Amino acid sequence: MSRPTIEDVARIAGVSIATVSRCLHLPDVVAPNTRERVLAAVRQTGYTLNAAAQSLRQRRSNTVLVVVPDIGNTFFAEILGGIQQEASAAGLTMLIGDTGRVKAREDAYVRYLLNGRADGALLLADPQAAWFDIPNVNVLGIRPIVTISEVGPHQQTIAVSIDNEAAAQAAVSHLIAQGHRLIAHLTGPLTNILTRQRLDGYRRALADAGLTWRQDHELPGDFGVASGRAAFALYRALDVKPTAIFCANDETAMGFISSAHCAGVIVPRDISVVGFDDIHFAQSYIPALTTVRQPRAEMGATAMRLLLSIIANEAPASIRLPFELVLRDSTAATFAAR
Amino acid sequence: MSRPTIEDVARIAGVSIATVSRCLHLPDVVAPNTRERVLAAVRQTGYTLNAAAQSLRQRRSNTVLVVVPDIGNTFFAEILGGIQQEASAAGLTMLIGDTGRVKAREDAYVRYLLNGRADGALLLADPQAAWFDIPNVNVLGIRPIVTISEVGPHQQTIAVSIDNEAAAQAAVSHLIAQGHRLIAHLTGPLTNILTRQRLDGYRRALADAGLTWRQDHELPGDFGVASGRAAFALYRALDVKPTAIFCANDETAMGFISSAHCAGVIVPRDISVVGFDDIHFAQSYIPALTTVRQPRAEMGATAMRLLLSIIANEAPASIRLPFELVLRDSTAATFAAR
DNA sequence: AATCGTGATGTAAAGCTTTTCATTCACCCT
DNA sequence: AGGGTGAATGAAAAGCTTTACATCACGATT
Repeated sequence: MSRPTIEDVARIAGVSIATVSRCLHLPDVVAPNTRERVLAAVRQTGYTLNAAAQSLRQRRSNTVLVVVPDIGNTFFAEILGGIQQEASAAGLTMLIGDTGRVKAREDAYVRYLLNGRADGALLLADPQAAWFDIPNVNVLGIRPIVTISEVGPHQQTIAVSIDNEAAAQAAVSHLIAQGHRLIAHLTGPLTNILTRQRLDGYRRALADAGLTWRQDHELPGDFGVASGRAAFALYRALDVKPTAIFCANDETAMGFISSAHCAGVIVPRDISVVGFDDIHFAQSYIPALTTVRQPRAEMGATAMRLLLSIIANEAPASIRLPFELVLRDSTAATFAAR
Repeated sequence: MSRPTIEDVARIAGVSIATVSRCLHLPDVVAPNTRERVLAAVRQTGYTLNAAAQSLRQRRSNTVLVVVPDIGNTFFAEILGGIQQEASAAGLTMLIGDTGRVKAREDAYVRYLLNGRADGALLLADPQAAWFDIPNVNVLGIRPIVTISEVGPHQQTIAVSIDNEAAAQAAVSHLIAQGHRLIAHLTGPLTNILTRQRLDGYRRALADAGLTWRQDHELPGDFGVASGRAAFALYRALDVKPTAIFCANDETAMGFISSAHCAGVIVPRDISVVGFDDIHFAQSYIPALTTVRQPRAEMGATAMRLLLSIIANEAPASIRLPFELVLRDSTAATFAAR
């Protein structure tokens, strides 16, 4: 016995299917006692809407797809919260797709959108991803897409972001203000646009303060905890030891600190560490992490609003939100500056 | 100008819509040069399948819905990875729904499944959630649902889990083996079935070792970092200080340790701490956390396989997977036992 | 040469809902 | 009493795809 359809309900209630449909969507327009009969029939049969049929007819799905490169990265959680809130308010269901940075999966979600299973997409992924290679995405141009946090070279996409370069510069400038003169940078993966922006900010802060830049003070990382650990080993081997390090994100900062701790190097006594993102654990880490906070919930909410306005056929512009430098216990003034 | 349909493609390629459909799904059955013509027409028009129509016709959506109570909880990430893997292998797209433990959103995802937008659901949520109150979910009984990690009173649901009571018992027994005689327990929210199971394991371990149980050694928590902090304050106020504490999850353990650190109480010198879950950060925390590891990826994969087998009309049974006690630096033997 | 088989393609129905337009009916007003 | 008004409901089309079945052509077999 298969699912009941609207027709089954109509038969039992003794009305036409049009009336059943109206009962469910425009209850006011149907006579009270008819409505009563129909709802009883719905309960009796256990009828539920067939979303495929509805979607086919209405040409929309009332769903928004959020594509995340790695759901395990807690950084995204708060953004999702912001999106969720706005989506619910607009009557949309938020669905998350996790690509794991795997191309095949990215493609799967691209198709999801293209096939009309979602009315729009919010990309937290690398914008260099499959999204813009898909034939006709740009040609068709009809599918609303907003990117968050990573602004790529694809200007045609609406985006929400912070000024990563300025944020990096602010973080490094703070270290300089605390008396540090030898400041290293633990980068993210260099293919990533964010990484390059933060790197630029780091270099600019040094240049603005008249400090000499050293190639060997730029330690390679990939945003993972393990690469933070590896970076500490590199740090150990340096001839000229920096007294502070600016990390491209909190996870690598934690990896670095963790290794330092094991080696008896105390943060911030022996070296100051600044992270980036202010992830959930940053404040309960030991020591609590000085870091750059991005207004994540607000970013998500803003992006969702932008998407809605695109769906409504408006033409909004990209938005840049403010960041905040959060001072905690992983940084300290140098002895000279005290 | 609206989206091209299969009919547009057919017209341009000079074939019937049936042939177009076959080109896309059974390429071998159509003559090579016809196929070529059709694919060219597809490229030219930028045609993409209308998922709603397909789904309506095929009576399935090739989508699996995973419902998570809180996407910010890193605990779930690895489970999702396991699910993803099996889902991809089966040609299904995995979509994540985050309820934030909000009833209205839970309902939204229940409807998602009921409306046929997904072929099945994996619940990482509390099984006491809306899922079983929805009229006819059980009556209809046609919608495949598998729960992970939390086995509730609803026996009719297939579930994947570990033996939480035995795991808790193992953790506490380890502390006892290290010489601890006064062991506290930082619980989760008591409404949660997991919490009760772990609590039972704690009590049983004490009882089996002939240790006296103390009401005031059961500290209340709610799985959050903040409650771990609060628990430390309670610990401080205890008349009889425990030398070890078993926490219902890693987050509360970290909150506890973090507060301890601030107060100058050193872990594990002054108190041993055991967590539960082995979340991502557990190993890079300072000190690295002794904890109970759940085989999360395996749990996800297993659940997905169960779901597939239910969809295939088989009748699999619930599965219980093994856990593992991971010894790290947050626990130490007592002086007496050394 | 007639028949059969086979491979390629077309026809048409089914899947379920929303929505426009038409119809019916009751009631009111003049 | 007749016409008009408005509310309530019904009939039917449209939305797009998959698929069972029919058709057709052509080569092979006997």
